Amino acid sequence: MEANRVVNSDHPVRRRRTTPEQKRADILDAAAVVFFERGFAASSIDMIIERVGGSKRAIYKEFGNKEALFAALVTEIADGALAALDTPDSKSAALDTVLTRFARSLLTIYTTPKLIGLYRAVVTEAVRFPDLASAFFDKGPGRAATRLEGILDAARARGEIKAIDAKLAADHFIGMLRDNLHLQVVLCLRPPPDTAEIEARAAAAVTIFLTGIEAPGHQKGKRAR
Amino acid sequence: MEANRVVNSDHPVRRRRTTPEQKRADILDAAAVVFFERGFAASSIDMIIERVGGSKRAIYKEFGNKEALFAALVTEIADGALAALDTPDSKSAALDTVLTRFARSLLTIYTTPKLIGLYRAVVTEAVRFPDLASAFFDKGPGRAATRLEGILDAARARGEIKAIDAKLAADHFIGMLRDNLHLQVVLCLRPPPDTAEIEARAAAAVTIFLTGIEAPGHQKGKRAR
DNA sequence: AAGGTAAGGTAACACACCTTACCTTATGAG
DNA sequence: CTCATAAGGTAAGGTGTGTTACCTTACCTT
Repeated sequence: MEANRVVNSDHPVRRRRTTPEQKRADILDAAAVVFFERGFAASSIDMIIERVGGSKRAIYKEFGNKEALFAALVTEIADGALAALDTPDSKSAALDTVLTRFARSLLTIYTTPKLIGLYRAVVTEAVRFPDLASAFFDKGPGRAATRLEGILDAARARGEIKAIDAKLAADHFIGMLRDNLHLQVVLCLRPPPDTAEIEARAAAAVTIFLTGIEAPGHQKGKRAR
Repeated sequence: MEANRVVNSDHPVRRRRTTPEQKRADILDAAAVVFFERGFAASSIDMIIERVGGSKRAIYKEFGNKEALFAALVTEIADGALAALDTPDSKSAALDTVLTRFARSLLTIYTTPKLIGLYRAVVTEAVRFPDLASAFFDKGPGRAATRLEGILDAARARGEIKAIDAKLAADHFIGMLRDNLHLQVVLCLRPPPDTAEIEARAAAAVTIFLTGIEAPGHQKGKRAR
């Protein structure tokens, strides 16, 4: 489809004043604003066109219909933003260092306005777009959980932590990071956290995760405070 | 408004074959199914009427318009379902017992189909209905956090746990309970957990919260595994 | 430079939907 | 039994929206 634009030449195609790629990106940007603020059903193609300029014809030429535009948007944002989760974290470092780094980046990504919007949109349309919901989870929280699980397994093998259900523990740790703060941002009840707050929450989560809140008499011999 | 139906008599009003209260409840039940599955914007009054029977006139007589119906639904469900969080938990019991009980009831409530639907709907319409989002948070996660904060403060005062930021810790604990499991249910990727799974996850969360995953060399003297 | 091709814009179609005016019917009072 | 009253149903108004047919315009090829 894209290739058909190149009729019979090796030259890169440069039609009109903006390239098709740029136009597509512009449309997606506008669609992000509209869809993520109002939801899929309450958004109209006209609203998006009003932002990006041009005519509806451009959208239907590029994406086909409203649902496909939404799907493309979700996929694009999910791929782009969540790719940052794939940093090849050095598993060799001490567990608390790795966890803190992991927590910091997860918190930062999750509270990005675009990701908040994506979260809202995917949650809303989980019934209508089950594939998108599945893809979103696998690329985001699912992948994060899997990676964390690997980190924990490695740490357990090294004897850094006791034997645990790594999958469950990973879920819990990620849950701590996506806690009431995240929910409040999603509900528009407070702004995203700044760097300092992210740092503080990441550190607190790591501490609780690794050492708990140190209940002296709980399940083991008492120890000094 | 309701009282006006009693014209000038002490007799209980019994007009038509169903009472207005019953009719109202029926409408709300049908509205819950439609709104929670499709979202506010994608739901139509006709779909609700199709389920509950009668005509649209009944809805407009009782609720005024679509938004008010949605608002009434959210408020009703939130009040009803989240009221269970207000059990007068005995703070005198040991912390792990209280926490486990707390975790179990929160997990049970949060994964109820109605609450999942409510969560989806509120998240979606947070921009359009900021008051509903605020009320939902205050009655649900907000209240839970506040109560847990009180429990932790009391435990700290008794010396059961070390000094911590109780508010932050409460958020983290609640986050652990509303983790990837909750998200997967919200995204229709898996069914709600049964009692056994709830029990297991509650116990795991409490253990991590109170004692961490016991990293021997973390921030304190090593101890035997 | 001319022409063919494809992108871009206009406008209309068809439909779904919220809302309400108007009519019908059931109900309790006298 | 009759009537006033209010609830219930019908259907239409008016608007917004996804989608597409048709025309215009810009660009690349030759």
